[in-house]
Amino acid sequence: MDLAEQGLLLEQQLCFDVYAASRAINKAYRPLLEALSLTYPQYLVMLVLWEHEAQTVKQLGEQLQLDSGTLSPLLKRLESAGFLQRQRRASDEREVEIQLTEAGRALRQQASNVPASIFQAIGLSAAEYLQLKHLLRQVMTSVEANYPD
Amino acid sequence: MDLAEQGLLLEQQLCFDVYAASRAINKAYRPLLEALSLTYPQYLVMLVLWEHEAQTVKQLGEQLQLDSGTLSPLLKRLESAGFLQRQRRASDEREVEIQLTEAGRALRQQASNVPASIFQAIGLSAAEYLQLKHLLRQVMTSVEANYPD
DNA sequence: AGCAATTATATTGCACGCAATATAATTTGT
DNA sequence: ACAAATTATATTGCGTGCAATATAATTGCT
Repeated sequence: MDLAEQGLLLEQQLCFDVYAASRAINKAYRPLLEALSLTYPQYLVMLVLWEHEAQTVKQLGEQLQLDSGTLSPLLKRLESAGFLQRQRRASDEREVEIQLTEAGRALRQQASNVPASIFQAIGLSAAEYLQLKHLLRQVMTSVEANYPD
Repeated sequence: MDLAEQGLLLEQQLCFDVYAASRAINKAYRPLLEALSLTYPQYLVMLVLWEHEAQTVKQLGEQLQLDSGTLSPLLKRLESAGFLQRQRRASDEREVEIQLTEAGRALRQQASNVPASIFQAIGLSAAEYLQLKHLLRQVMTSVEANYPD
C-alpha cells in the first residue's frame, strides 16, 4: 500500500470521528430535548435568543453559521410552536426580527438541567473538555481560512 | 446569573463546536468530492468499500454508524451512478451484498489526493491531530455508554 | 414439522443543511 | 434623483439522518 492509499485509510479517522461524534452528541440531546418539543438546531437557536432576546435572522445565522435556507423554515416551526414571533423591522423592511414569546422565555427554566446532563454524558474532565474545544476551534479557523464562506 | 443559566451559555461551546466543526469539514470536502461526483457520506461508504470490497448493508452500517434508513437510498444513488452493485445473497436472501464496479474501483485513484488536501486544510500538527482524535473517541465511547443504541 | 421470535433491508415521514434562485428593500455612484 | 449594485430573507430542490413501520427470510422452540 503506497502513501496515497494509506491516506485513504488514515484520514477516515479524524474527519469521520468529528462526523460520528456530532451525531452521537445529537443522539444524547434527543431524549432531553424531546421533553421540550425542540430539535437540537432549534435548541441552539433558543440558546442564542435566551442570551439576547431580539435578533434578526442574519444575526442568528452569523452566530450559528447557518443560512436563511436552514433558518427560515426552522424559525417558522418555532413560531408555530409558540416559542417566538417574527416581524419585519420598521427601520429596515428587509430585516426580520425574532422575539421570544412568554412560552419561549418559560422554556429556559425547563432546559436548565440539560447542560449538566450532557456534560455528564460526555464524560470528559474539565481540562479535556477545554482542550477538545480548543482543538475544534483551531480546526474551524483553519478550514474557514482555506475554504472561506 | 445562577449556575443553571451559566450552563446554558457554557455548554453551547463544546457541543456546538463539534456540530460546527463537522459542518466546516464537510464544506472543505465538498469541492474536492464534487469532482468525483460524491457527497461526503457517499465518500465514506466508498472508503470502506475500497478497503474491503464485499460488504453487506449491515456491515457498512456498523462501521459508519448509519442505519438502513440512511444507507438504502444512498447506496441506490451510488448504484445508479455506476460505482457499485447491490444483490441479495444466495446464502441468506435477507442480506444485500455491495460490490464495487470497475468505475467504483477506478475512483480510488482520483480520490488519492483528497486526504492530503484535507489534512492541510485542517491545519493541525500530527500530535494535535491524534490528540483530537483521541478526545473525540472518548466522547463517543462515553455518550454511547450513556445512550446505547 | 410448524409457529413464534429474530434478523436484514426497505420505505415513509419529518427536519435539517446548503447551493441556487427569487424577491423586495436599501444603499451607492453619478 | 435614479439606475445599478448590494443586502436580507424566502423558496426550491436534493441528499442526508433517524424514528417508526413494513416485509420477507431465517432461526429457535417445542
